[in-house]
Amino acid sequence: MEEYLKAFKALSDDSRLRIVKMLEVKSMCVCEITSVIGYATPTISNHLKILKEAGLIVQERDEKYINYSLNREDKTFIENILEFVEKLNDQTFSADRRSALNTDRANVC
Amino acid sequence: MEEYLKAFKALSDDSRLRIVKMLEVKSMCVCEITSVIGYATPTISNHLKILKEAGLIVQERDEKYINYSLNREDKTFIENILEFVEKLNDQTFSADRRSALNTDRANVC
DNA sequence: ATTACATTTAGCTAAATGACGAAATGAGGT
DNA sequence: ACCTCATTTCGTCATTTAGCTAAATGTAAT
Repeated sequence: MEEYLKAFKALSDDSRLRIVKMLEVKSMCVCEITSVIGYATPTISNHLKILKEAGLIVQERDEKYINYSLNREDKTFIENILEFVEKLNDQTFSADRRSALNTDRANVC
Repeated sequence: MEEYLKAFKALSDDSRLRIVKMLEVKSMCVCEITSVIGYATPTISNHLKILKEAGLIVQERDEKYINYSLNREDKTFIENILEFVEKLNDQTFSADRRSALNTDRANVC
């Protein structure tokens, strides 16, 4: 049950849900995400940790940066919940995603 | 987005998730639920309020009692999340459901 | 090695949450 | 109308959470 609770809790914060919805369109580093959401970097970093511990996202180093992306490898419950979340729509999500796609790492990091 | 967050938050507490999983097999009143979960009645009542405000459950009076059941009428997001939750399994859920089915309102209320 | 910079950790505050018991409410049955 | 009893509301307390800044860490590039 713990696994379920952690995933639901991870998705029950608006910053974290917005992050997941952004990662659907693009993998991003902390500072890119920070520039879209607008909170301090450590705050975003902590949200990413919570999402990671819930198994929803994974990280991978890319040179100077760490790219966060959805954990699409997981063939259990996590895959299903990510598919579920993929169906959710909201103005904020759309705006974030546009903003994310326009974000240039060279400028904001 | 608020609707999504409320539902995820409602499901991210272990008492509330257990309640939802019990209501899958049987509609129940506060005191029946209380007797399975083991917390004080006001605590359970508050959890039910949160589930109700998230749109996940509905209540209906049955004589002296108020029966809570899953909101299976909702044709939006809520229906989908309830279907999703229906697939979740856990020992605690199974035990709760057995206990719920054995509960006799005449004894515990 | 050292520097530069992205990221994480630590420590703090304010607000939200989940538990309780006691008291208030409300609806059914007499 | 009254009683009974299921349910909700209220006030309190301990715990958790989300935000911040400042400091530490780690890795890549020089």
